Amino acid sequence: MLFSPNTKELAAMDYQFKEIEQKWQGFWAAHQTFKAEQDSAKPKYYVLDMFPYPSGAGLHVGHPLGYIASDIFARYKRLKGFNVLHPMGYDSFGLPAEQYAIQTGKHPALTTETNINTYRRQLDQIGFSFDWSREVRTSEPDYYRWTQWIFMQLFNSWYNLETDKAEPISLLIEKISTAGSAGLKAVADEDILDLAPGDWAKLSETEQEKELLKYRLTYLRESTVNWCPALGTVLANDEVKEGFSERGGHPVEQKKMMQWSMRISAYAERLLQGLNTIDWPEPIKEMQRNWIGKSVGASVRFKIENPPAGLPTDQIEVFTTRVDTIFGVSYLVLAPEHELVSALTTPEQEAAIQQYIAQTKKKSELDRMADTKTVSGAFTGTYVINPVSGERVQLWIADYVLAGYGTGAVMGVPSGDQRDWLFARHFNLPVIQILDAQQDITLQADLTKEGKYVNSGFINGMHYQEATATLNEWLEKMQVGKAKINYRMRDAIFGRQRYWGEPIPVYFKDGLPYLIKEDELPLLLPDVDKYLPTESGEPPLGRAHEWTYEKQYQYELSTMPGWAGSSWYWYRYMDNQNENAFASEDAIAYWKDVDLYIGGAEHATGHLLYSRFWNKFLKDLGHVNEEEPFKKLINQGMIQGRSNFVYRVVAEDGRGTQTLVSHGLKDQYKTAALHVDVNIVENEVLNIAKFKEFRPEFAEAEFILENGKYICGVEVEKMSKSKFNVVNPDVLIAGYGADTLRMYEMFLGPLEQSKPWNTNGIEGVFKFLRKFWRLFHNDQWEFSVSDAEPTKAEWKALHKIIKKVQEDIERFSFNTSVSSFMIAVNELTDLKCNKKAILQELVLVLSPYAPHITEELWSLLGNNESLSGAVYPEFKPEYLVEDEFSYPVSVNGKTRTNLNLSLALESAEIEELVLADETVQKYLEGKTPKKVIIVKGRIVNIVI
RNA sequence: GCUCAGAUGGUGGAACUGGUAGACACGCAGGACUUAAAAUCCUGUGACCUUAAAAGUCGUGCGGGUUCGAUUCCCGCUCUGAGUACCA
Repeated sequence: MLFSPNTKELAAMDYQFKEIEQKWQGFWAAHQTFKAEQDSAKPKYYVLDMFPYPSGAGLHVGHPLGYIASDIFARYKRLKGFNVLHPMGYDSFGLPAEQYAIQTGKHPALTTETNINTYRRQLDQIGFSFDWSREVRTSEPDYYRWTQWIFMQLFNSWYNLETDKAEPISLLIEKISTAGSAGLKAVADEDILDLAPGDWAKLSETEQEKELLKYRLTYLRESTVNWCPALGTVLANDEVKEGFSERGGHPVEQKKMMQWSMRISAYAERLLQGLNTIDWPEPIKEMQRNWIGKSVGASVRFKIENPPAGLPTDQIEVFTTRVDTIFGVSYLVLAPEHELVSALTTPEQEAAIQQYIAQTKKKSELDRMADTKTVSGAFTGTYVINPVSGERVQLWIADYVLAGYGTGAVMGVPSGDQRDWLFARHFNLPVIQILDAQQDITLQADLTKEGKYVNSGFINGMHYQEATATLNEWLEKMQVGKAKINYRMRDAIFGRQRYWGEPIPVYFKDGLPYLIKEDELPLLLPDVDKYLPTESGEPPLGRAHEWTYEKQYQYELSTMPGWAGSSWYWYRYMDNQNENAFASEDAIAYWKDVDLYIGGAEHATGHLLYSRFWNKFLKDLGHVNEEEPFKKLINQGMIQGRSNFVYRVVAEDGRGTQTLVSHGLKDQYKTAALHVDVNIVENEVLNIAKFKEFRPEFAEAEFILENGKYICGVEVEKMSKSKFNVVNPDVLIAGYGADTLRMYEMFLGPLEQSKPWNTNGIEGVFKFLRKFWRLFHNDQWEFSVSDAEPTKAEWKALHKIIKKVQEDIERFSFNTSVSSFMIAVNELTDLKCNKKAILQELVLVLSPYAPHITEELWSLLGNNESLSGAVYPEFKPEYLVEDEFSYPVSVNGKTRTNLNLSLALESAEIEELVLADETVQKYLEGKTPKKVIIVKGRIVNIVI
């Protein structure tokens, strides 16, 4: 693209965006125009952007989209009299800086600093109204000491189901030591000890610590984790997409490891319920609901027939959402990884089971997902007893049962579940009808809940509701099961075997973790000689020289994951200099929560869930006041890349030639598509001279043109350097200025919609701003406005836009405002309006979108203060009142003519006038209309 | 498979509670200015059919419905994008 409005000529007279933008950016910085102070005289409004990870590539044109929208909103809210908090910072711990450090030996802190400086320069150029005095960086010790502090609070807390909140662990100790563990309602590991009152004191310190870990909200436990060998670290579930790491796309495998976890599952129900109280996009809420995955059902225990001696239990517990189908159970299945599998395998079945397990292990996660059709499994040789019927059924293992969900065991009801049906068919297990309404169960399962139960013992004849309630009651009474709610969401793995993250403020004594003291925070990230694991396979922190607590205890060597620092950062902005707390009580009480949060939908099940979790936890402990951190959330759409291609003619032998053919003619040749830099293509027309510079090997190439032009092909892809489709905001700002870029990004379409970036059309916005500038200037480009009283038409144009922009911003429809500005300026230009009374208000209305040009004009209009302290013009409906309206008159729903009629007319009078109209007469053809519909001020429809 | 979002000119999109579909902008075509080009300004621009002009027909992914009137509401389908995936 050739972004070169002829600046040489403009410099003498026209709208000089470069000078204006530099001037006002300097002014805002020097006067701290956007510094937010706690001020209870005004209502607060907190506008937050998802802070960026400062990558080495800098900003491309897609990144600022959300920032521009939130900035417009923030500036608008200031004009509307709100005390606005609009901060920015950096999520500056992360993998890329560390990967770069591994390659170059350069400390990630240095790389990060450089990258942040680039980001800051780019952000400043766009003219954002951020309060930079509140900047935070998650990798700075004065920030991460509080991330560590929150970790310590989590370690020192447990979840009390009785009060339904987190409480200090000291309260738990008190309860256990006085009342024992019997009546305790706590979220905890499965294997907690049964402690009688008084038992606690008899435990050794080590035993006590071990026991407490089973309750702590952050805990160390051997668990199955997503291990990514290429990255050398474990990953949380939300960081794994389809068996590969989200960052880098490396394969991920399951591995058992001692790991730090966060007991987020304790908050599952509150996280689910809270969704009903917040104004978020429905898809994001839906994704969180699915992630939490609540299912209401029952757990049932099946007795093992002739259990071998030495088992910890003689029962197998299953979870089911259809307890009503329990009389239809014809087998039980365990996950191949289930801990009881080897003990319950009979000698005769040993070989078959071993072989099946081996075969399952070989299948990768991906194979297992892709192949859901093949039925597989193996019989253990053991039988279990159905508690409701006393019938014995076979116990199988199969990989369709997942170890990680529920109890890792399911009951097979072939008539009521298609998967179970396929399994039963394949292995010749019985299919039992349970409802009289079930159809064709010899062909497939029937999931119906309709009808009455048959073959179902004491629930025979009942309907679904009654049967379920009866069974739950019965199971509970017989102590073989109970109604149960299950959540899919697992606890979040919290440790990462990496260098560039927050150190976990923990040391080990006798193999057990202990917190360092609060006043020892921050625990600084130590220097290491290399950013790689040690020879013995420990994380990079294992290389730190003499890094021990009190010179004897080994520190924890893993660091916190990327989401740690971002799970509370919005509170730090409230009071970022505070050395005594993560933010003062005053600041938290004043700013409360985020009123508007704008960011990408890719954080739906990561950041946005973890942040809600930490927020709820901090509230439980009384550190913050709100149950939900982000009242309203908007997802800006992704900006995709738009790649251009040239087509190289390929010779018979497959070798590329020195001939390039235009897109429209390429089908006549055998061609290969080559990416071409989008910056040398304008409206799909290739700039051939620049192309020859860009690809010197084609300097002598022949170009087959159509209509004298070389037309490029187009495809939508990810924006990336390798595809030559990256558009850098710096280039656009140099060519058109930040105000044009801001408005063009908004003009592209609805904020929430994903779309490919296409610079075609930016000229239109630039022309608009020049036209706007011209309203204030005479033919000699001298500033010239008049004090004359505006005409009715001028007032109307102004108040239309006052109303429109107000409505648009409040419903986040920024693209429509830009069009409306164009209409307003076109109208005022036609009216040759240069009245100060009109233009001064128009400046204010436009200022959130184009802050630089409007500050300049505001000051030329004689104002000494920045317009950000001004007040948004008041909309006066009387200026829009019309006394005439041009009624569209349709006959049988088709518009045939327009009639100018007074709005004072009543329906009957309108009807009379309309029917008398010549054109209408023509369509009536002398007939009397069946019906005449008149909507006053809208439309007339005549039905013949 | 399931869940969600979407489909409107050559292009991005507008039409807010059912009321003149295509605002605004890009592109394209023609014209003015210019030695010429760029820039700027003016005019036209959904498709079809005709025309000197007017008029007409069709038209918001496809098929149906409700309504005086549907891009908008309802039912069924197709396609595209996102998320999720043996969740018991």
